[in-house]
Amino acid sequence: MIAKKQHPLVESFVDRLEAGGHRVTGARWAVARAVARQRGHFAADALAQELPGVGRATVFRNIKLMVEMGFVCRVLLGDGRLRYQISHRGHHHHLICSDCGRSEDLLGCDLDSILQDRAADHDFAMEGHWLEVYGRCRACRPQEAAA
Amino acid sequence: MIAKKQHPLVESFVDRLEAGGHRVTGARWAVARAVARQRGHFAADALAQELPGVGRATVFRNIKLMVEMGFVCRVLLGDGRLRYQISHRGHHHHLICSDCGRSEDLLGCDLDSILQDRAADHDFAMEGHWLEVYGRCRACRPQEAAA
DNA sequence: GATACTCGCGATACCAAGTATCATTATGAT
DNA sequence: ATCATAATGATACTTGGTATCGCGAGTATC
Repeated sequence: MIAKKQHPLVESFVDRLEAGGHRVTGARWAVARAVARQRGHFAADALAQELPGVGRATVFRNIKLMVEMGFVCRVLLGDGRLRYQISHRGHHHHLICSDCGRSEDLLGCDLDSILQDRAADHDFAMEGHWLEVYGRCRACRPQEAAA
Repeated sequence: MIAKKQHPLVESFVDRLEAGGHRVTGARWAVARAVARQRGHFAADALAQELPGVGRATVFRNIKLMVEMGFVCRVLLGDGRLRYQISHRGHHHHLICSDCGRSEDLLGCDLDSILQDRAADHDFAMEGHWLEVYGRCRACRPQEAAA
């Protein structure tokens, strides 16, 4: 155990590790703390570079673990690249600015029943969906001409 | 020009090439015909392997061209892999069976206004969205117990 | 049909993101 | 303190795609 008060994300991750019978290692503290430091989305490789003391493979392994545990989610950028991002638990989507790349969570998805019906029309039993919304945030928009 | 009657996809692609001042080359015929042969989604590399006479880079270049022209679209599989697929023109989504991987087009997207509103709540001007729906097709579903 | 201009091709090398392998080490249970 | 083994780090590999560049094939012009 490390002394100082940690970011809540780090603490919950460690709790989940202990609860799940995973070992709490130095590398895991380091990765969790690095993830907690991120603002917005980040690439796994970039995170690895922030952690010269931790092997690249280990960074990838632990990000994957955090994705599986729901602490981190994947974000699909407009150009098709995949990034990671601290996740609100539960189902949600992202609003991604196509200019500055900033991404915001879109909580409370109400598409499920709509899509369920559409899927049923095709004789599919819907199990889930993935949605990313692209747009331009206030800061990246030329001041719209008011009336 | 090649003699035989071609698949409509191939013909429209060639038309668009000519219209856009692109050259109509042997490699482009080959790629277009190979794409037209595909059922469901396919990987660019797999297509390249079907075309030993055509360079890998050329296959990728021409798939990209067909994506830009709207003849082919990208499909995001449940596990995060990207595939290509013959596209219905215009905005649409996919219904992907998480069991057999089969994908069907979901035409007529009516989410735009909903999402536009949700984005506006976050002070974003929505420009587009990407949606994939995952489920289980009739064939991959254990016969549901009728009442 | 011959000429020339240049786009597109193929080979190759490269890149980015992620996974497999495996000997070594540190963790947590006893 | 000991021990079994999960996790690590180094490295090689894989997958999917892009950049480079000399060469050859398309197309327009004569």
